[in-house]
Amino acid sequence: MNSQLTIAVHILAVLANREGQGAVTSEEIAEGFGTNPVVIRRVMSLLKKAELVKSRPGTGGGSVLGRPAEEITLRDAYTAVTIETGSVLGRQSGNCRSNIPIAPIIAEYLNELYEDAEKVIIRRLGSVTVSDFRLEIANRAKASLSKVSPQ
Amino acid sequence: MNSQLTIAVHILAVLANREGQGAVTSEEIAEGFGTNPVVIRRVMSLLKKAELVKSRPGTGGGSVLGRPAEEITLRDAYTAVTIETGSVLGRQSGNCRSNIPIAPIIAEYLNELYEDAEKVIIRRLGSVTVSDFRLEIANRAKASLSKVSPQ
DNA sequence: ATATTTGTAACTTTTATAGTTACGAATCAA
DNA sequence: TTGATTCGTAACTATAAAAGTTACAAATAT
Repeated sequence: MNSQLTIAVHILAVLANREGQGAVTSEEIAEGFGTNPVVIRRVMSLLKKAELVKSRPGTGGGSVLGRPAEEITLRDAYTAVTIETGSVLGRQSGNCRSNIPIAPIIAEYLNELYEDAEKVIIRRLGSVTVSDFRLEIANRAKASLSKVSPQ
Repeated sequence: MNSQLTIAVHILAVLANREGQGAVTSEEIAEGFGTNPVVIRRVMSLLKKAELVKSRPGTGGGSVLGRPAEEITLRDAYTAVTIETGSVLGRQSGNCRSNIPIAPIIAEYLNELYEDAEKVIIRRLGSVTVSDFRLEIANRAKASLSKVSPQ
């Protein structure tokens, strides 16, 4: 499982936090996530294709949300990121060199299960807007802070 | 995502096919799956710990089911295989070097989603016995054969 | 013009998984 | 009790996927 969805959601959360306050650079987002700006730009590129974000080079450049945070769901991010592979979960290969090929049939059966599971994920992602998500994260951050230093 | 569950299910299906006809060697199972016997033995070792299979070395040795195929579900295989990792799906790492650590919180959020998805898989696996599964595979194999050469 | 930032290609590094070799231990049969 | 067989597992190698990095052209703003 790769981390593109995590990064995509991270990007959207950061941009939502800055809505109406100008563009955010990949440099800055990368720093917040602890990675290289190019890694961010790669995922950003997928979000751009899905028109979830807009980017502009040059001084004062960077990225902003393509539409209001209330109108973007995490499912949109999911779709953008899985446009090539079709899945954030992996798939069973079902390699089999024997002449009675039950291995690929078993792999197919398990893949059907995984697809069902993925549908569950997708449905739930569709019910959360970036705006909702931003609040949820803020609440959790607050909760984890108050654990460390109560009062 | 690794293929241990696929292999585990494969092993159980083969052993169920041979119920009451003596032990099956890892060599033979490996050939059917198109891999090395050691790979089979590694998964077999997990199934043994869960008492789903019994193995014996030596001439005429190999493995047999630990109890009747009707009394083993695919969930048992799942549990045996995930005893260490707790999951066949991956997990988000949520690495973050920034001082405002929202990355791990996002990763945690997504992991909760994946856990829900995994519960869906587990529930369904629990409803299928190895005996059921063996029949299902046989039917699918028959169906795919009749597609290739009808009548 | 110059500085800044994106976009992306090309490459390297890292990590997880699978595959392989090797060999001691257990088992069986002659 | 000797030899053949099979398991169990450690140790190593190979492969592939993902992440990270470097580099630089193109776009933009001042």
